[in-house]
Amino acid sequence: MKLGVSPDIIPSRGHEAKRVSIMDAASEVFCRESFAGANIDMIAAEAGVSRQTIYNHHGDKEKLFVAIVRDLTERCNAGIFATISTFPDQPRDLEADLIAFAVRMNRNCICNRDGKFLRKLIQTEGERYPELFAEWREQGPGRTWPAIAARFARLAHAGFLDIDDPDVAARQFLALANAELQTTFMLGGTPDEDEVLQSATNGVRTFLRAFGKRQPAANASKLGALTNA
Amino acid sequence: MKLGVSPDIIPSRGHEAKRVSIMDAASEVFCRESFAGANIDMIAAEAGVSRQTIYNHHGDKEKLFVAIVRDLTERCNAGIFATISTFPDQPRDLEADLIAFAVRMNRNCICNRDGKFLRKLIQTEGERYPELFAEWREQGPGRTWPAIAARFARLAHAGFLDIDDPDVAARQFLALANAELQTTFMLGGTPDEDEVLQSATNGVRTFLRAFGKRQPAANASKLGALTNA
DNA sequence: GACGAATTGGACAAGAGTGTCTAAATTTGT
DNA sequence: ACAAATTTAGACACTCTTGTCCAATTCGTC
Repeated sequence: MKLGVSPDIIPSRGHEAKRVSIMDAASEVFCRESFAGANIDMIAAEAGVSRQTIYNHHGDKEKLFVAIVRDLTERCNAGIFATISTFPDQPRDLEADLIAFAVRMNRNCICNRDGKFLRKLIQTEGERYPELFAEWREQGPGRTWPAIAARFARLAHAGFLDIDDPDVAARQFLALANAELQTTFMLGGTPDEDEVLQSATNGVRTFLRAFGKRQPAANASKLGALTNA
Repeated sequence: MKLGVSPDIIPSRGHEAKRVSIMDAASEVFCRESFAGANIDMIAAEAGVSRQTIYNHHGDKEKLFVAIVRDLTERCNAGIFATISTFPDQPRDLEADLIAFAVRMNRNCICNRDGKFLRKLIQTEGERYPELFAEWREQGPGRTWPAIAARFARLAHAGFLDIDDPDVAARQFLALANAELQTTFMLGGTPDEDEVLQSATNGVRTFLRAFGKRQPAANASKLGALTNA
């Protein structure tokens, strides 16, 4: 029933506008209230849309929920890969560059709206939709962690780091960068820019104490420590 | 109206048995279904108790929920402090001792029933009960983290570690020990013994690469590490 | 075994939420 | 400006849940 030409992705401006408006409101409400606690009227009100329109678009509450998780997973993944592409492959100042990278990761992927919502939904409803969240696990950590590990492997190969297992190092890098934000995340809060920077700074410093090459040029004194396994 | 003597803590065996049975079932159901998704009949059935009994004991759903969070917080805290008291103040083999400590922490406080439930409830309902979970934050991380930090400070002072900020080190220690368990935790799963050991081992190794004293000359006597402060 | 307290099951009212249906109003493309 | 598609508000049936009430039963203790 399409009229031939371009209106294939965007059937109608208003229609699509409602769709995103519904998705936005629904993520918000599902996150705040949990699946069981959310109700359609709330979502409709928050989206500025009638209840019936939601049913027209998405069929029922559960389908809406699934659509939202898929959408969030996709968008978060895109953000993470975009951020990974800014990984400092040729660092000028390794510490500063890694801190900046960790901050970007946090700000753009973990603390932003999508990241916060997706995390909350996974934590809250993960057990109820095993296959849906298994999908997230494969698409999310299953693809992003190896990508980060590959960057660290390259950095190590180029002589900037001393890493045995890049996969372990990648996970630990992320864990360290977020070490100080755990409690805030637990309670669903959003750390401010300073906290993110602080945590990233402390995390990267520790990471480099563990995996950094001892200063190569100037003082060769500590190099001996590397030899004993 | 008490009958004088001992029956002050335990009014009646059956009564108290029902009480814990209700608490157990309710934690289970609240965690699995979230506050809004849980219903009293479910809890009653799982506790092997009539619905009315639950109302007799706890008044209403919300009071029951609050009682459970308080109970879990208390029990988890007790477990954490008990575990902290096993911190290796005089380590024989620093790496092995810290790994064992990290494993104990995980097994007894984070992966066990109470830890898992409390974490889930905080994540799921934290935003809805700000004052209740603020209380948790003070009683939990607010007291346990400094306690762990103090132990690390002592270890550093005794010459086993090279630590600038014990608070940061303590948080990073925990973050590293759990680095590989994050995804499992997110989805509400319980990592098995091997995964816990693996994560703790990798985490502690990295921790020691960052904060351990560089091996003194001969590795025959590690006691030598005590002298260089 | 007897007494009082606690528990039980079932009925009940009140309220809230889902999903459907309708006719009227609005928006969209042409 | 017209015709088709979409949206809207409201009513509706249905189900589920909470919290109360009560009479009958069971339990714990003496």
